[in-house]
Amino acid sequence: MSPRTPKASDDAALESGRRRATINDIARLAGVSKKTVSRVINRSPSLRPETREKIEAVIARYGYAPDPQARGLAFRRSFLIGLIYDNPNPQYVVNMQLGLLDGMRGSGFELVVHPCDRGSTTLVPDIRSFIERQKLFGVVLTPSVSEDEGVAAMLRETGCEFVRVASVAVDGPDHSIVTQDRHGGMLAGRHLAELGHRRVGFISGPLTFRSSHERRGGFEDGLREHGVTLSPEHVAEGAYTFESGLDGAAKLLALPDRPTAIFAGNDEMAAGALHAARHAGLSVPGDLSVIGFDDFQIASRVWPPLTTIRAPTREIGRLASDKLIGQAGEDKRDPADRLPSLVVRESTAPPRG
Amino acid sequence: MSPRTPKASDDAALESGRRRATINDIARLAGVSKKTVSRVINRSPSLRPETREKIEAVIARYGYAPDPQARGLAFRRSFLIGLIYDNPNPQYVVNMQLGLLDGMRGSGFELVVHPCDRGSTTLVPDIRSFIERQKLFGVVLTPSVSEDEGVAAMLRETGCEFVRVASVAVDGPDHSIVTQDRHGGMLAGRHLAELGHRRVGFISGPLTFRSSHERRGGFEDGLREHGVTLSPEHVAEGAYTFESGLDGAAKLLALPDRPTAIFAGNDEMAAGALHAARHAGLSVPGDLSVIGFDDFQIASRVWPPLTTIRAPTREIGRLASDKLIGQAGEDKRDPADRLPSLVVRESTAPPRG
DNA sequence: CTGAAAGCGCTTACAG
DNA sequence: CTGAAAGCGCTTACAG
Repeated sequence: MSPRTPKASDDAALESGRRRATINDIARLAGVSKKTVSRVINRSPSLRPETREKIEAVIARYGYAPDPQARGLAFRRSFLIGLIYDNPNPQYVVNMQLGLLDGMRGSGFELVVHPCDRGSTTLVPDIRSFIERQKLFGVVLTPSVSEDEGVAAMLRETGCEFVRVASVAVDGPDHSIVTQDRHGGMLAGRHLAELGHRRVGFISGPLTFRSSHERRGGFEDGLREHGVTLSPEHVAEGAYTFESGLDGAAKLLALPDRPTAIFAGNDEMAAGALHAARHAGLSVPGDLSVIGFDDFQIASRVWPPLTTIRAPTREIGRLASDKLIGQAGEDKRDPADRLPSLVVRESTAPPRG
Repeated sequence: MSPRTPKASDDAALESGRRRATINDIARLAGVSKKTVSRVINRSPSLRPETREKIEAVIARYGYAPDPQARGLAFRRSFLIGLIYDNPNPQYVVNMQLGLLDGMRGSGFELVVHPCDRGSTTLVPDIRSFIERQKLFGVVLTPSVSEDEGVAAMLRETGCEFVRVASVAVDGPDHSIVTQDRHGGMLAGRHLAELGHRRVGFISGPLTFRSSHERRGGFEDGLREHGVTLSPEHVAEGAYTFESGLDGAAKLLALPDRPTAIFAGNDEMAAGALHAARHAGLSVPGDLSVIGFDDFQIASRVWPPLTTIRAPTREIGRLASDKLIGQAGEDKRDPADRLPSLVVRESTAPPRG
């Protein structure tokens, strides 16, 4: 049971870095029990300052880092955070990953990615087995799988920490991060109304996504500030895809009283709307203004560069991991960083005449 | 040392799924030692068929899955695969992740993402500590960090498995996956030459990326087939970014003998070239043909939709994880799937007149 | 404030 | 072909 007696060669291997130090090495070298070393690793308050300092010196000297696997086995919980997503947009996924990683840096946690298909009949058991097998410390869910109540119910059972990112509060404050899409929609409505547009169109995301409703609701709020209303005939249902944006815009542009401006629920659909305008022989922004949502790379690559609403996905990701592993510290960031904001480029202008 | 004696309540918890089975449960329930259960987990050949079947039945009945953390601790190696990348393009990263995950499905391995900065002075020690702390089973490196010989040397020291994805063989066959960018470049050159272009331009990626040279080399090969040569004045050095594509194309288009077609080293730069053409008052493909490389989403979103070379990144990712964890099986996929291919859209046409 | 014992769930020698 | 012992590197009770 007791670790084998250290040989002189062991210490040489340690010194040279050929062997990584373990808790037993540190305990022996510091002249304490491993339990005491464990106490400094876990920041136990009950420790004499001198004892702590002595041990910390040895730890620093040998560059000791506790083995997450061994710790996890004893804790019955790993130091892994899972990102569970079904959003197919690569830029969203990468921004979210970067934000999560920002918040995890230096924490000893690692990020494990897990795409899923919300339409799968085995969605809940698949996610459950991922969590239980890896004994995940916590998971972050993004739309739309974050809106799934079946998944949420299972999460509560497992005891795994979780944060659901969504456009509205889908859970209590400990378990949800709200992206305030409604605010973004409002900015879009206000922008178009301020330019003087009175007849505006909207291309929504899928109605099964909360964000579709939030963005539309906010849009109508922004228009209403200026006495403009969104007519139901000027609303097309899209699917957050390029093709659905193209089709939706084509439909709206074929109307006798076609809109002079279109708010597309995301940049992909706005890019589709640009193509539809071209097919209809309309110039943007001369004949038609187009505004998107996300401010992904595509927004500045299309022609004309898109006016859009910037969604601070990376900041949201950072917030999510802060909430999960709680190394937020005193939060010195500007709360405005977490709000969508308007980015004006060249696809919007006052209506002709 | 011996596990505590099982109580009746334990088995009830097991049956109901409230408690996960361990190797001790399976051993007890199957009437064998845990070592024998371990043998079936690890597919040891020396086992009586009846013994194996009996144990497999118990495993199936209780849905037993070995704890990767405990296995990892005993093996001194985790079941995690790291993706180490510095490519800033989100679509590349996500496609690579999806491909790696394709190859890992059902293997029990998980994917841990690790973006890095090749310019950092602590690049090598950072990656080393990531690998050693997590005792990674293996890592996949993508360009350009995959081309770093300092990182590669460190990898050899650690004993961690690794695969370097690059446009040329940067390592032995066990450690490298070649993306054949030269072939893709050739397809671009051949396509433009076949359309009848004789005066063509090239915007390269950064000269520190191997792919920049491969794509150019292949391009010249493809042109040469048809007796066309690439004049050095018609080459601009870019950086794989939109802005560098815009600048590079603007420079080429300002030439007295401006090219009638431009091959941009990737889609981002090709999108920039499209903007440059617009600024110069040239229509695409009427006055100028443009061809890109990658076939990311952006290629079909810009106007006109880009003719480009499709890089099979997801397939390459799958190949990489197959190589790493070797569950390739007999490889029934078409080898052509791993080769770049030409995707003709609307940005290329014969030169005017 | 500190430690000796037992245990987390597996595998590696070593036997037989 | 199968198993009892020791160990991987940590933590959780429980003492004192």
